[in-house]
Formats: sequence, C-alpha cells, structure tokens
Amino acid sequence: MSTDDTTTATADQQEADTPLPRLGEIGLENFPPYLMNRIMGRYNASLREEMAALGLNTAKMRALAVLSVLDGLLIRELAVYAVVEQSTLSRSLDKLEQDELIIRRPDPDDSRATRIFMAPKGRETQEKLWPHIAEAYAQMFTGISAEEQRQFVTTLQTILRNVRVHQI
Amino acid sequence: MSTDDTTTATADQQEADTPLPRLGEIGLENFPPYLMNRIMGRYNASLREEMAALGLNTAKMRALAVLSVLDGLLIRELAVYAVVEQSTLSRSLDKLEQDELIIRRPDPDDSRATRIFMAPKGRETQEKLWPHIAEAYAQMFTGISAEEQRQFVTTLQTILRNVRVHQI
DNA sequence: TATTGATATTTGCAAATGCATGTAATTATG
DNA sequence: CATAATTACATGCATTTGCAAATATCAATA
Repeated sequence: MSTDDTTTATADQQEADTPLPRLGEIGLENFPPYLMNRIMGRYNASLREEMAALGLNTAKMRALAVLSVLDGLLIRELAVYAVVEQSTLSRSLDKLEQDELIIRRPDPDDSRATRIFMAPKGRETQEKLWPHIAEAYAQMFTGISAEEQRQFVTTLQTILRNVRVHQI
Repeated sequence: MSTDDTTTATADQQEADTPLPRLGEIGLENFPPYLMNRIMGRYNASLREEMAALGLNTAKMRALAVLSVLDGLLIRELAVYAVVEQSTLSRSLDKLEQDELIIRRPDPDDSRATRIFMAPKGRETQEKLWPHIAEAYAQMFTGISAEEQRQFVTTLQTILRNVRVHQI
C-alpha cells in the first residue's frame, strides 16, 4: 500500500479513492439487474409454449395484457406500457388486427393518432392465456409471505419511478 | 375460522368458488412480472447506446459480463447464466471470437464441448462498459436504503430458485 | 396564413432471434 | 462391445427486431 504499484487497475472514469466494485466482487447472485433479467427470461420462456398455442409471441401477448387493463390507448402509449419498440408494436398490431383480436380506430381529436381497442376475440384470447400467466406468477412467489411480496412490489414501484423516462 | 368458507382468496390455483383475479383487478402497477419486465426494458435500453459504442449488443454484453465473473464456462452453461438462447449465443461467440474478445478452447475431458475464456480485449471492453452498468444500477436504487436493497435481493434470490429449471 | 418544427405512425432494410435440424462425441443398455 | 439414446455445439431458414427514414398531421410562430 505504500508503493504505487496498484493492485487494482480500475478507476478510469470514477474516483480514484473509491474504486468501483467489479461484478466479480459483487457476485452475479447479488446483482439485482442480473437476477431480474434471469428471472424474467425464465418467466417469459415458461409462457412461450402457451403463447404459441394461441398464436401469440411476447409482443402480442403484452399488448393484449395491457389492453385488458387499459383499453383504447394510443399506440405510442401502448408501446410504453407493453415495453415493446413502437415499430415492432406497429407490426404486431397488424397481425392482431388481421386475426381480429384488436381494433385500430382513428383518434377523433388527432387524425395522426390511432387508438387500440380489444376485440371480443382478443378478450377471449387474453382470458385463455391469463391462467397460465397467473400460474407462472404464483410459481415465482411460492413460499414468499404476503408481507414480503408487498415489500417487494413497493421496491419495484420505486425502481420503476427511478428508471422511467416516460411520464406514464 | 370455524367455518370452511375462506374469506381470504389467496393463491388457490383455480377454484370455481374463488375465481382467479384478473389483471385489471390486480392492476399493472401491482403485478410484479409486469413491473420487472418494464424495469428491465428500461435498464437494457439505457445501456444500448454504450453497448453499441463498444460494438456490443445485449447478448454479447451479457456473455462478457458473465465471463468477467466465471471464466472458462461451457457454452451451454454460459447460455444459462447469460439468459441467451444457445443458438444465439453460438453466433454471438463467433463475432466475439472474430473481434478477439473471447477465446474458444476445446474442453480437455469432453471433445464435444467448448469452454469460453475472456481474451484481454474482452476484459478491456467489459471494463469500459462496467461503469455504465454500475451507473444504470445505481440509478435504479436511488433513494432505496441499504436494508431495503438487501431484502429486495433476498426476495429475488428466492424467486430465481423458484423459477429456475437448470441446476446452475 | 405560410413556414418551421414537433408528434404519431408506418415501412424499408439489415441484423438478430428462435426453432428445428445436423454433426460429432459421449453415455447407457442390452 | 455394439447399438441406442443423450449431450454439446453449430447452422439453415423463416420470423422478428430495431434503427432510420418516410408520410401525414398538428402546433407554434413570424
């Protein structure tokens, strides 16, 4: 420590006196973004088969799920809620519309804009998929108390506020 | 508690007398998988520009991040840790190898298998990216106490155990 | 009101993805 | 040991994705 041969060679951008801990020091299993990515990877994979059986993929499923709660959104709003690129969503909506799961309806106040509504077949499809989503959700929280779940959701909500760039 | 009519409608799989609550009743903002997908969508998007500047995409970045912690993994192991389809990873590794960020080395004990090692350039790249990852991570947890973070990670670890299908 | 800049959505195109399959090597079973 | 089944990885191919640009409309301003 007296010599200047630095055993740690980090600290390009950050401060020299408080070197940034590395991922190896933190450990993958303690790094929340890693854990969340891995969990959601499994969650989404676990639903893939059920989605495929209903002719859906992740983007289409998310659109339907959001619409089941918030019908009549603008496409750009739906893209934010569904966490799908707008161009991707546009094409997913083409297919959902072809299959009569959703309806595109021009916004009455802004002729640039389009609002998306659930069609009856879309609601049916969402209702068929929902039990599988609920099951995947239940599996996630097996053995986790209601109180721990509540705290977990509270933290997630704070994190979302922290990372959100859209107002919605 | 003398009668058997359960007023609490928690987590019974699908009973006729306790209908599954719908997403609209739960609310998107209270549904953990939705919150986690949305958060990770933002997190990954926030890193996209920095990754592009280093010639990386999500799959390549994840591979490097995992290798920075666990060097010399089998490809199938790396695919699990990095949450990337094996076929996708195989092609990502082609490019990482071309760019001399990683090295493919045949496993000495199993000539079907290949182990992946960080090359010096890969380590450099990971070290250039890491501050941005750390920054995105820090932003996520702004205003969240160390204790709340600890509890959050604990819950994530439990959830991962619940959804994991691979032993690793 | 003509013009400039923003907003909403779609589309062209190259790259990435995922499934199914192919090849090679290992393990299990009779 | 021969053969079947499994495992590890790569690849063909069709689909999906994401960026950038195009189109159409709205809002602001001179």
